[in-house]
Amino acid sequence: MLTELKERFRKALTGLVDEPAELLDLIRGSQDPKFGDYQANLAMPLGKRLRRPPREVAAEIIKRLEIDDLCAPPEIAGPGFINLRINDQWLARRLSAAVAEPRLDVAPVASRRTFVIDYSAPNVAKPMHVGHIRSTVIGDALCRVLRFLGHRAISDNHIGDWGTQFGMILYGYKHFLDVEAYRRNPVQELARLYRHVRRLMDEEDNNPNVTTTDSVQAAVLAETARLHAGDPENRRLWEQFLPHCEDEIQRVYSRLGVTFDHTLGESFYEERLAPVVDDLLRRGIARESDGAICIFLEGHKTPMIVRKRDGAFLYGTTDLATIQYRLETWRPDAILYVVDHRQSLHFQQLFAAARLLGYKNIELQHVSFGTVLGDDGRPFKTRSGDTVGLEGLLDEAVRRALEIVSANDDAKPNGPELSTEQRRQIAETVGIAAIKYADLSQNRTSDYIFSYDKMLAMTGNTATYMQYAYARVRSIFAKGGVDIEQLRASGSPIVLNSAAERALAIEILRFSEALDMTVADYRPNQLTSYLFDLANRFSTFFEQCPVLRADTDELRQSRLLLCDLTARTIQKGLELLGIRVVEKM
RNA sequence: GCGCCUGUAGCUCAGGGGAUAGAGCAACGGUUUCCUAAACCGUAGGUCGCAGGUUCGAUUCCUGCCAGGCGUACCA
Repeated sequence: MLTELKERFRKALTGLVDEPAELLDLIRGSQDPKFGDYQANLAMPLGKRLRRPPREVAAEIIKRLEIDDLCAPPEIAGPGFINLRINDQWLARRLSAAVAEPRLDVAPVASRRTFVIDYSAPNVAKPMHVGHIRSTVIGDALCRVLRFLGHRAISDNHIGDWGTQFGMILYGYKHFLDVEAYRRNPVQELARLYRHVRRLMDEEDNNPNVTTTDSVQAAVLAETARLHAGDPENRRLWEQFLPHCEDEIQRVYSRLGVTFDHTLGESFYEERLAPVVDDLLRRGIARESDGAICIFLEGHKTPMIVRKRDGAFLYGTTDLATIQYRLETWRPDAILYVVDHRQSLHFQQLFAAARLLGYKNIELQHVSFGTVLGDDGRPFKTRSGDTVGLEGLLDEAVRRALEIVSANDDAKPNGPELSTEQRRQIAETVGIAAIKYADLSQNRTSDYIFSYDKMLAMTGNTATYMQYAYARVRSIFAKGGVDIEQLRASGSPIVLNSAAERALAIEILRFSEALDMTVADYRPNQLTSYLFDLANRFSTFFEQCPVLRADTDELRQSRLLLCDLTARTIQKGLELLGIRVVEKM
């Protein structure tokens, strides 16, 4: 709809201005229905440029505008706003097209780009906790939306499988292994060892009497160094641990419904690190300083270190090697890093270094997000035992969902409709959705206050609300015995006689605007916000407009079509956020 | 010290050069012989951190200040 409007305005502006793109961005949805559906705010700045009164400019634009088939005659208001009201006939035609069309009237992008999306990336030696959700869920959603819009999106989970965490479990394995427990459940025992060593190291931090030479920390670093140096035993153990660690994270991913095209962790780049540093040195991009190999960057006081004095490489080195590999392998137009904002300095340096290496014509983007904070507003600490594990959080969400599902089902006027198994499945879907939505609905740049109640909320602006709207539509179809295929093929006209129907219709047709906004700044909360508006419009419609008992057959058909479009849009929108719907709830 | 981010209703947060700043939760009032009340309708609640500046117009952009967070050479 917006695209169409812009096109019309573009034509009207030719001859008046040379570069209309910026002005066309000033066409947007109206804030208030009384100003119509869309408003064009371009007459004011244009009036300034042409040194003419804005209202006069607005009048001229309207005169040039060929828009009769699309809108009611545009109105000029205030200092020069052009208010636009879409024709009901045009809306109805557009909706009918969407009925017959699997993409819901969303056109694929004209120029397809290739994205590599780097997200989730947990350290696999330790259990995932609540802090891992954001990257995972946001990255997955961006991937899905980009693909739906017609882009090529390659997801790559850059897991931490080569760092100090492995030194920790190597050390733990050699000193504190419970052989029987390891045999029974290796994943659990490795997690225990990790936590145990973590605790020992934390205790050392608070104990001034420990000397650096005999400390656990030093021993852990030594184990890590031996692994990197190719020590056969550590290597063998690492190879033995890794599959267990991957099973562990895989279990969480399958429950979350998240998948990756590739899982190329740090270890994958091991052999590329030395050549990267050599190359940097040879080309004079990096130089030795204080024993370390450094890249000094303009505007940065501290250099990016690519090789430590002791010869070890750092994650900056790995990241450079990774960029190199991705460019060679996929030739992407963009690489997105969905990573905590605390690493923004690292990415600034990394991107600057990449440019020095001559990697141009590629969008390198740190899609950063805020930190998870505790209830007290302090940063949420990930160490020690009292952190919230990711699986525990999922379980709690599902438990709460099950309570609500059951209570609601019990309270149905004609008695319960759901079996125990159905209730359980619905609770799983609704509970996980609640957690994902809590993350996705927030502007990613702000910090996140961790709160069980907020994260697990199932009333208000939540995934549950959308799922509920969807289930109500399905319920209407079930009660009415409607054959959906037949309905869609019927060619019945859509009529928009009431404000509620019209508002719903407009909202349905704005789906593609929401997707464009989501991708523009890589912000899924644009999509959640749209879906909430849509579900809201539907709820109002549901209250005010009887569907099965509509006054006429024509109206009934029309409303059924609106219901179907709403349900499909919600389903698709949620799907793009990685959230599933349920038929009943 | 320097750099990045944040400051909007009691709480949690959207929004963003344009018309009277929005939502959820909490509070208060109303709605169920009617397709799911996980809902709907309404009331109340804000000096958009403070001060300047640019502009026809600033909560939005710029500068300074205040407050908080994060980061800041060999962790990731």
